[in-house]
Amino acid sequence: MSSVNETSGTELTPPIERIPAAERREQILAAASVVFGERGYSGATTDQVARAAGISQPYVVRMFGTKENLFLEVLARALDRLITGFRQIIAEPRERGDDEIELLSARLGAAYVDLIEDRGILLSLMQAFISGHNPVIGAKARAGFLEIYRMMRDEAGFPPEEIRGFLAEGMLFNTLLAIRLPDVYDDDEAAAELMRCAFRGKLDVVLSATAAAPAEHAGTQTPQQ
Amino acid sequence: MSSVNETSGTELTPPIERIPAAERREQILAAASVVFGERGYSGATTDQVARAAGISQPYVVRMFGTKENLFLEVLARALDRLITGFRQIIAEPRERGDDEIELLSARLGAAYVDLIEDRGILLSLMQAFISGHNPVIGAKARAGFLEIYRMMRDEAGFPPEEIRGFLAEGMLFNTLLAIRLPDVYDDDEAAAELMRCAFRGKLDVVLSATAAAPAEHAGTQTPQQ
DNA sequence: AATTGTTGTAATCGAATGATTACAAAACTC
DNA sequence: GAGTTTTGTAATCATTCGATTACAACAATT
Repeated sequence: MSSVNETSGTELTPPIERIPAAERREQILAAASVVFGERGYSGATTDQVARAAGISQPYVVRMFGTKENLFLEVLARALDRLITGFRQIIAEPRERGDDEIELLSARLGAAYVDLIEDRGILLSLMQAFISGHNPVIGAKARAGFLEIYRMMRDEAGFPPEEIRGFLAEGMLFNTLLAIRLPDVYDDDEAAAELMRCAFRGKLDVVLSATAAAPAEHAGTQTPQQ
Repeated sequence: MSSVNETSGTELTPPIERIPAAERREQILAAASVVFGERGYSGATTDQVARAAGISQPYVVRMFGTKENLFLEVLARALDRLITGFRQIIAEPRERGDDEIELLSARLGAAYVDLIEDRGILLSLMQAFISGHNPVIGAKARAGFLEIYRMMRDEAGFPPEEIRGFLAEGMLFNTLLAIRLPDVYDDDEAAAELMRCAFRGKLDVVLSATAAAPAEHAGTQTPQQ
């Protein structure tokens, strides 16, 4: 009657590694970020996430309850990371000076490189942002984007008011472009370089225009101060 | 015997209107554009498209073969409409003059209003652009976006070269924002007005910067010509 | 070494969905 | 008005997928 599972010597089925739940949770979230980003919320399956995380599908469902809940956690983390990253850059102390543009450009570019390093985060965010059918997911994604947009627009404290929205748009759109225009942004390194240039270019333009036309509708005014 | 379907006087089941296949095809494509845009490719069902078009699900499948094929037709039409619209605006003859900025801004803004009138087109396009899993759909969407981007960047013939990419990005990103940021772009009319202002603002910046810094890295140079 | 909790899977269920088949009815042709 | 084409649906099939259940193996506690 003794069950014959004492294959002590040879291990036929490689014993899967048991790791703490908290650690496994991180693996699942990381895998889900990639899978959701690539296939979209509806296109992704819990089994794909599970395989990407190296475990079985029922575990994923039991750990997060539902697929929607899993996605909401991925989304919350993506937003948190994006917002925190941008806020840090903005909050960094700056001195006004000649190399001001160069320094800020470099920092913004570096932030982008970090964020785009795992595209799954941005892709998941974009998916949630665009998708209109699930009210909970859509509302959270749009609220998060709005926060980033307003933060860049209102709190950057760098370019003049009329042009902050302009810069904020540029940052977000660069993100989108960098995700899926391999012909424009060749590889990751090229994308990083291009983004640094893009920011420097934007800031150049913004500051030049400011110097040329201080506050009102820019006509053919003489440069002032 | 004689089949009893001669309910000549009263019509219990309202006789569904039979219309030519070509016309029905247009209805289905219009409905599919909305449904795909709202739910994404994977999230949309052929039955939802059928109901939105006022017919039964098997008809949709039989007319387009597969769901993927239906989406590809929606995508092709969206790209065609976008590219055609932008190309027309760019190709329109312009005179250089004082109100040059005002005129081009108005035209770009009007084009946006037209395109955003049915958001389904843009949403479907964005879904396809972002989604990475289906190679055929993704490749077509990205190729189309790239064509628009390059057209705006290379053929606009209006702003100086260094800044055309800047303007092209702005156009595309404004599209994205207008789709799903109701707190920023309140209603459709407000969105239209905001977009006109955005373009005017962008062109103001671009042209001012050009006047201030003709070709090289914008330093503190004196305006020339 | 029992007990108990943690970490994991196999099996399977029910609903959703793309696709197919078979059929019906209107409209057109001769 | 019989035959043919066009326009449409009801019924249903096979697959997929999220979720559930039941169970196994390992680890910690006592």
